[in-house]
Amino acid sequence: MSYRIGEAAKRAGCKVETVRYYEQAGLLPEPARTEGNFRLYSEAHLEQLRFIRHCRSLDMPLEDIRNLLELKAQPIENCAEINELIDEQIRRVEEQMALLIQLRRSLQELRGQCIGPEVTGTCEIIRGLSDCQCHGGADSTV
Amino acid sequence: MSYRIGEAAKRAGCKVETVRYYEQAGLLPEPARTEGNFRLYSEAHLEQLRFIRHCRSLDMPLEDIRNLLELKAQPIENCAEINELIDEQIRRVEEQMALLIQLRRSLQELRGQCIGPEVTGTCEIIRGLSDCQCHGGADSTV
DNA sequence: TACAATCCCTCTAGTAACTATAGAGTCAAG
DNA sequence: CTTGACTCTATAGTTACTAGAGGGATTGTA
Repeated sequence: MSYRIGEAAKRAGCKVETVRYYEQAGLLPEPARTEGNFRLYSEAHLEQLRFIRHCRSLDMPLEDIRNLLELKAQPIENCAEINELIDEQIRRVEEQMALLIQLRRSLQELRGQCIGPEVTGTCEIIRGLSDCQCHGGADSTV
Repeated sequence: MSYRIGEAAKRAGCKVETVRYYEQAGLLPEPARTEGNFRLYSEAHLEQLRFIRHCRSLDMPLEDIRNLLELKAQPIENCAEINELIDEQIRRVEEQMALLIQLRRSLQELRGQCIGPEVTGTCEIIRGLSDCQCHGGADSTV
């Protein structure tokens, strides 16, 4: 069974361009070609493509996926390294989460400052965004 | 009081290149120049730069900051529109958070599958990443 | 068989918000 | 007068794609 790129993309749930992109990025081996120069993907290709897409759905960077694919290709898979890659991804996600929580707090605080411009003659949100000294004063130590 | 770009960047807590980038992106008006063609920033410039940096620290896209700056420049500030921009940003942040929570769950589930390769002869994490049919089966409806 | 619709090809440029580099000019201190 | 820190412009790189131009291949229909 072999598929042209459109069918392969559909089966992996991505766009045709993405498949070509993975090939160019070295994540997907170059497939055979038809006489007319169309790419012909095997089941194995398709499996690998799905593997990549699954990793991407977990937001892993392509670099990590490349590493995973290498580990996957080894006869004896090294669980320790694989776990490390997953753990690192979990760490990244949690870091992002912490950042977003902080962000939301700041935004909500800012949002709560709006009392209409009638009182102070200017929007308190704009003032909040202007006044804050957190982005360096004269003595900024960046 | 006026500052050259290095001083301005330090006071705003960003890099020199970033300041030039904002100018090129139309967020910061072109400053005066010295005879030797160095940029000379006024207090007003600096304030605006800090405003931009503060917005960025809240992860607002430059496009939104451009809008905020316009609203800010209007004599009568339109609280409704300003609020709308902030609310939209809060929505974006919350959307991202929901995504990350889902992501972490998936990753932790995957991570929990590792029982060492001795049992099944292959790493269960790799299997987990390979087997999943969520990225299109034969009957994929993408 | 002619033609149109749909697929596929390569190559290039665009996205967001910077960051980094090259190669040159400016300026103050020693 | 030279050294070093600073600045200038212009260009390319980052991530993971996406979109487009300009062409060829294949397929179905009249």
